[in-house]
Amino acid sequence: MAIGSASVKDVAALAGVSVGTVSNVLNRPDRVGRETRLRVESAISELGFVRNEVARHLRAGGSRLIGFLVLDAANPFFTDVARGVEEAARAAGLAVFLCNSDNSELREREYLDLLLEQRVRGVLVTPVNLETERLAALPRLGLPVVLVDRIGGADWCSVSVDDEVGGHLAGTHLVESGHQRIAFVGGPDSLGQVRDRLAGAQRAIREGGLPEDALTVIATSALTVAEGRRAGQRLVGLPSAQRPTAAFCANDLLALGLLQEMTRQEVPVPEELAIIGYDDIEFAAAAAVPLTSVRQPRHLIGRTAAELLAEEVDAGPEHQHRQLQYLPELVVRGSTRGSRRPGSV
Amino acid sequence: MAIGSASVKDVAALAGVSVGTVSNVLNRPDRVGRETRLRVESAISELGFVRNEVARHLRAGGSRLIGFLVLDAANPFFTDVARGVEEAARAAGLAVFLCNSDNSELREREYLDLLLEQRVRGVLVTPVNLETERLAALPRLGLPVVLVDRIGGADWCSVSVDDEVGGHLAGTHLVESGHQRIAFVGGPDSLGQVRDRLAGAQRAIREGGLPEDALTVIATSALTVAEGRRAGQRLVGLPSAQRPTAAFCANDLLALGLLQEMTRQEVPVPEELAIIGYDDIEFAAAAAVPLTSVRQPRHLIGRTAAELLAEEVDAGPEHQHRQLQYLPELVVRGSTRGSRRPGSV
DNA sequence: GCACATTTATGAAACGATTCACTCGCAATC
DNA sequence: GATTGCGAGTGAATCGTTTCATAAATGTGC
Repeated sequence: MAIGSASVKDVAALAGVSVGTVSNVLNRPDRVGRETRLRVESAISELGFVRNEVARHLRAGGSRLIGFLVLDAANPFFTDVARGVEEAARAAGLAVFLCNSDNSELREREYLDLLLEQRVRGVLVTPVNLETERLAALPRLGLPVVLVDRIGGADWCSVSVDDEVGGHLAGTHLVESGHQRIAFVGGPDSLGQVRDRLAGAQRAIREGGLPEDALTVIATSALTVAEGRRAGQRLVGLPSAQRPTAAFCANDLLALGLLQEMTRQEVPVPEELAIIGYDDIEFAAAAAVPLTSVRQPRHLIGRTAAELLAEEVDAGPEHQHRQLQYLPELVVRGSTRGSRRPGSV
Repeated sequence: MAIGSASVKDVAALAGVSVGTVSNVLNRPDRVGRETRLRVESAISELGFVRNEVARHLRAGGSRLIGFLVLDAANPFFTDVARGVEEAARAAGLAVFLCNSDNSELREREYLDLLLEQRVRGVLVTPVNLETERLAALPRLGLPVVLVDRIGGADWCSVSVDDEVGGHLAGTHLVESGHQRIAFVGGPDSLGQVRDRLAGAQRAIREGGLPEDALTVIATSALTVAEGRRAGQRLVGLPSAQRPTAAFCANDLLALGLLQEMTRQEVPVPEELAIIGYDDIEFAAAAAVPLTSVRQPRHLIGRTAAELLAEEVDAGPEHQHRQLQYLPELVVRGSTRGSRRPGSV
């Protein structure tokens, strides 16, 4: 039996009523006589009728579906954001489909096209690249969009965390702990987050009176555990006079990979290398050496983003775009504690 | 400008052709004259026309969309499975929407309804409960379904890993390491996996000649890090004469939570408590004490499941249901090494 | 110059639902 | 008894697209 083998027409025939009446039973049961309604309802269950939402929304206009396109569904940061999104979306009567661009511009484009063609009601997106034509097209086509963990300017709703401040927190912490040679591990720098976190760290270095070249950038091709391990190998390969005594990683996955590699190479953390991550994912606290990290209000980011989208969906054209920004927070743990100045926080 | 403000009709009008021709340009460009095609194409881009897939599939029948309904999108096990799913689905020309039931039967039902109403082409699902009416309805309505990480009998396609064998591997490892009091941490036992892993461990205990009550079950309400911490508190609360010397956790999240709590309470692992997890997620190896775990071929599970679904989608009614099962593998690390019999593997 | 095939374009029907202007009884009102 | 009002149900139009039978224009071979 094929799906949709039963349509309103079949139901109407079996119940001996018109299609209009079946539709009324479905959508305004109060306008139908008790007798008739029961007859229609039993016909529905007898035929296993399932309303075809596709056809319904063709006629009735927009659905209550939104898409959430994330950069990396395997990153606990995004899964926590997604939880917040789901929660707020449900409250607003929206259902969420999660899509994973996996850092690929191609897949991002494909998913955006798909969501557009499916006529979802709105899109939450953490774009790989803010400058793509495809992304810019969405608001022009009238599709509500909220940027998550990104800022796109006054023409976009966005919910983000101030990454420059986060980078500054991390950098200051390391400078104040007495480190003179610091590595920044992160990339690709097409990612705005990576650039901003680096900029914040650089500012901290300047403010701490260290020379610009106190900061070595170790570029990675992605924000993953595997790339973190690779960065670790490069770090260990440096002559020890040049080797940084602390590393600020653009996210916790990198930091965990780096930490793993240090353990493998028997470089003690934090004594020989202090490590600081970003995001404060749940696993950071449980790492071999508990990870110092910059915490972001992940759940809140998701909730707020979904609420903004719901607002935009319901307000229509008179909606005013808003840019919300939260502040990050430093969480100090063993991976930096007492690395240079024993006893300091 | 509302979405879909431009329809084929508008394009046709602007290009001075009929709607049929526009449709031909879209679907069979070779049947259209060069001249006309160019005119239509420029009208399309001028109006920012986006084909309405909803309407298209109403007429043309089935889409190429599938849904993947997971138990817990925040569990790295599932995100790795999802990666495999995506990869194979893409290869088969299918797009995947990820849905998260978050262990809730209610949300599972809502998402299944949603997927059904959206007329997706097939569904991959890790059900909260195999016995629900809603799940049973899907094949009856002709919707291809593949169970992931579950077995549903001969009427279902499924891809799973033998959990009983996995539990047995873990149990045997602990028994052979000389442990006499073992805790099983897991739940709720409505989850088939939890039951099977426990059963495997129990068999290992019997085979090892230990009494049945050598195994204490510490029930949890979910397979999360937080629940693992809670289980740890209960474990520490036991009088030390009764306290197990090893814990087998139904997944790695529980194990990581348990490990965290042991560290906090200063119970040395593995000396006072050996811990073994399940899934071998990426973070297991990076834990404070690297975690012994039962590895499942996560990526392969996802790939195979999507391939089975694609086959079912394309074969139609003459499709034969198949049940595939992989074997798990024990990965021994520090969290159990040398706990009772120093030096043993 | 004729018959015939080929290429190109047309326009109406169909997909499955909703919506809306109507009709049909029937009771209440004056 | 005529009029009004109301609740219940009808059926055609509609959403945006594809498909298909058909028509018109063009090319080919003799």
